[in-house]
Amino acid sequence: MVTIADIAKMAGVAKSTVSRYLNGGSVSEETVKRIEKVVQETGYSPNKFAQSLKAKKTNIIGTIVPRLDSYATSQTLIGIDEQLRDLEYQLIISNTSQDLDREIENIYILAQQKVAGIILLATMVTEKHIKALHEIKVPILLVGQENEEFHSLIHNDYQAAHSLGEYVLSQGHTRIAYLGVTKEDIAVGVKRREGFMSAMANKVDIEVEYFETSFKSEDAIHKTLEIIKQYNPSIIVCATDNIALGALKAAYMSGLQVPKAVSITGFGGYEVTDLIHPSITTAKFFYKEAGNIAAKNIVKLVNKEEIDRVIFSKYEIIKRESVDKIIN
Amino acid sequence: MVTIADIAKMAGVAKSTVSRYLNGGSVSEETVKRIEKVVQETGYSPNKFAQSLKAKKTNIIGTIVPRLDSYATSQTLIGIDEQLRDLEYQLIISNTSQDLDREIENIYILAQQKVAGIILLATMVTEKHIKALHEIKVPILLVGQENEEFHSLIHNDYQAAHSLGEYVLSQGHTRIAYLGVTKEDIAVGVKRREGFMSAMANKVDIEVEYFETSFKSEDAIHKTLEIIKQYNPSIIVCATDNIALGALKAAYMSGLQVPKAVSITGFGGYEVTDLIHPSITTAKFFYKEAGNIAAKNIVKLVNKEEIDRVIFSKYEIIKRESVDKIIN
DNA sequence: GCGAATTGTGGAACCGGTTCCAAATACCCG
DNA sequence: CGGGTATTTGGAACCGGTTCCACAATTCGC
Repeated sequence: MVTIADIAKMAGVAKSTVSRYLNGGSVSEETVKRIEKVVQETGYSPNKFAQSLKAKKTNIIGTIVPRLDSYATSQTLIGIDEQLRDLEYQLIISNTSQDLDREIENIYILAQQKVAGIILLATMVTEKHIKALHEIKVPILLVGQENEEFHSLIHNDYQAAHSLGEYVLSQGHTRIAYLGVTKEDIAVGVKRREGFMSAMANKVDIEVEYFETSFKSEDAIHKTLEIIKQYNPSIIVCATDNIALGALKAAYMSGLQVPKAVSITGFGGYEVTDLIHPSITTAKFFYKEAGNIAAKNIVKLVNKEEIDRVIFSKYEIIKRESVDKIIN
Repeated sequence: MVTIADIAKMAGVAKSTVSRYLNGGSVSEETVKRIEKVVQETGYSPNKFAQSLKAKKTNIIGTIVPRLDSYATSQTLIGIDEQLRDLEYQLIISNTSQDLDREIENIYILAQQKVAGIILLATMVTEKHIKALHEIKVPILLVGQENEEFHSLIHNDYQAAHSLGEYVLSQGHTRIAYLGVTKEDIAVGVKRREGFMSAMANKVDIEVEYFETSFKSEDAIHKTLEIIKQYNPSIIVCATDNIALGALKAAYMSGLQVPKAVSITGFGGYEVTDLIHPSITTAKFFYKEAGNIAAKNIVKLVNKEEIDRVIFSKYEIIKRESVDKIIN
């Protein structure tokens, strides 16, 4: 491996001069030429470790994700990756397999690796998180969950769910099942539910029942089978597209046509919701764009620029085949 | 930040002694205790850059992926990640967005970062790849594609497709459309097709027609609409599950019931194929397990252990609702 | 009880960069 | 042409570890 000392010797100058050449200090034209030539010939590139050792930081952004096999995650990562590349930062991805302890652990590991900043695709922000994030003194951006002590980029779950609720009402549904998830997940479990319910408030002759399942479509299938049997709603509003997929399956298993016998909506805008039959009406989030924004913002934070504490990403209600209009 | 020199001073010993304590050299019991205490109190952890600078290598494995938003990729990554964690290696993921030049670029970048080894989820192995992979002198494991000059882990596309072909025949289909992809992708475009065709060889009264589309379900929809109109097969065998999803959609759009009017098969074993109705018959690959094996093997290569040049991962034909049995 | 082997320890050099400082050279203007 | 300012350059120190070597202290065998 060729080092800066080799280059210096070959160009007949001192290490410091080569370093200055590389980092834009004052070097005479003639010297520039000599060094340039040697660098070209040897294909020299500086040792990252030596640089980081001295600089005590890197141009790496760490992103912690709860899982890799989710549409939301991969789209967001793609967005982050794209943008960081443009900004000449490197991305490293750290997967926690939905293990909260590992999330904390990874925060420390990334800090130890002296990443310039951390993007946390959060599912929950616990006391431990707050403690860890404060301790490490690395710029942080939360994505998907809000916390007053940190900067965050959140999908506008409340508003989106509210809009979806209005749409559901506009289609004449009056017997509604809302299939949500644990309130431990603030964004998905709480905000979406509250937003949806807020659209239901003060409406007469509307009946809404709340049910709960996990994020797994398997569980959603079972729960939906129960719901259909016990409650028999005209529409099942699901807190995620994956749950909607499970609900759809359960409807078929119960011999119910969608949307004729029962309507279904999702949340997220996963690609597959448009690819299946019937295609699913959903509140689409622009994850990739959100990733772009997240990347831009973490870099701003790294550079100590000011940004808003909370930024909302966009959403759109996509109306498809899975919701029927009910004429009374 | 506390350094090894601080620890040494606080414990009243030399840096070298602390280093020996950390890396298992000979240190007296009493000294161990003193250093241990100080390390505990300060929460000291060695600077990775300084270590890597000296060692000229890291315990990082780089994985280059063509895209993040694919079931195969994310499952494989999960498997790699899991296993590397156990082996105490760090994973860094590098996304190329299906850009071959960026793949080459990333090979060099990873090498420059002195990763211990590289796992390449390959779609194509060009001359440039071979050149780059040779130049960098870092252990390499190809996943998904085979090349005689490097170690590889491949999904047994040929065998799996052959088995799927036999199954299709066993169900009595005689007018078959095979919907594949470009032969530039050796594994998916060539091996699957050849394997499937090998099962068709020398069979009488069997008609197989080859069609080609891209990896996008959008394109698969259009192509399938044409196929149905022009060729009217009893079964459409798709080279990936995503294509099968598109074909399914096209069948609905054409007013054909699946599997009554036309059967469909996929390839890959994506989770969603089981979640929709009708569920799709497919050749399932065990991507996560493959990831596990890939991780184990790259670490073996890093440690200069011998491994087979080619390793096959497992597959299974999963029979579901999308294929009808034809009684003649 | 003495020399040899063993164990423990500190000092210095090194990994490959960056940066500070002082010296050398070039440039400018009256 | 001389004095002062700018520009260019080399040398040395430093970032935070690891490792080699020499020396001191302890243990061992006979």
